[in-house]
Amino acid sequence: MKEAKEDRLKLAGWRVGGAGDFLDLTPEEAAFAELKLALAFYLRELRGERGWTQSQVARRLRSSQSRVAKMEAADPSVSLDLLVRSLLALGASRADVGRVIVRAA
Amino acid sequence: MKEAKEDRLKLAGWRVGGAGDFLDLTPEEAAFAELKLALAFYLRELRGERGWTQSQVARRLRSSQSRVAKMEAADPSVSLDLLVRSLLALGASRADVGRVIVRAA
DNA sequence: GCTCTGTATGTCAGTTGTGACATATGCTGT
DNA sequence: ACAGCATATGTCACAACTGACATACAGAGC
Repeated sequence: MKEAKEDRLKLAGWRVGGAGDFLDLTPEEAAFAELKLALAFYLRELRGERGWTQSQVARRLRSSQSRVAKMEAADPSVSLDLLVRSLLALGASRADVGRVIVRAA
Repeated sequence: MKEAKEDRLKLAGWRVGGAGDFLDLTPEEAAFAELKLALAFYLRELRGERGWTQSQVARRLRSSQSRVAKMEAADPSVSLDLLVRSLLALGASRADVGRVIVRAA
């Protein structure tokens, strides 16, 4: 009954291996950006699995649709705290979060 | 040559399995606290391995000794962002951070 | 006892992150 | 073309975090 296959994680313009390859980032900054990006994509994936809209997720997180959109886009204005808390609130386990980080691009 | 065995991670008053067992935290809050605590301990461990003082670490992070102390204590006033950025700056890899989270208490 | 070094705790002004709102873009069905 | 829904982007008042400083505490060596 749940047709949660509709989204497919656009993958818009990510042709390169990691995040921040074409910007002059220090190794730490690059690693941090990759980490954040991986969690952002995972958030979108989780939401897709659940078949929810950004607005539904926002309600669940007591946040707003626009902030959810920014989270999934790994916008500079979203913190790791918010990202991780959101994943946990969507049902991911602490270990799930860790695994996503380990396997990040 | 490196006698980095001297610290031993006090483990002060942590007798229970996870963090926040005796406080009324929701599962997400508890998972988040555990995650943060695990990273905090890892920071202390890394610093111990390197044989550095909090002040030395602070200089390296362009922060202050007091903030480093708070990081290691998983003080509510420190963000995951700061914790993770600091670990990366101390030489931990993205995967190291992920593994620590996976294995958190 | 005192001093020195390292760590912990409290406070605060400046910076950054947050939710909310408005608005824009994109897509699907009609 | 238009309406309706989902998502994206910009802005802003308010809340949270940050580095710095002062100060307190703990232990080692004298």
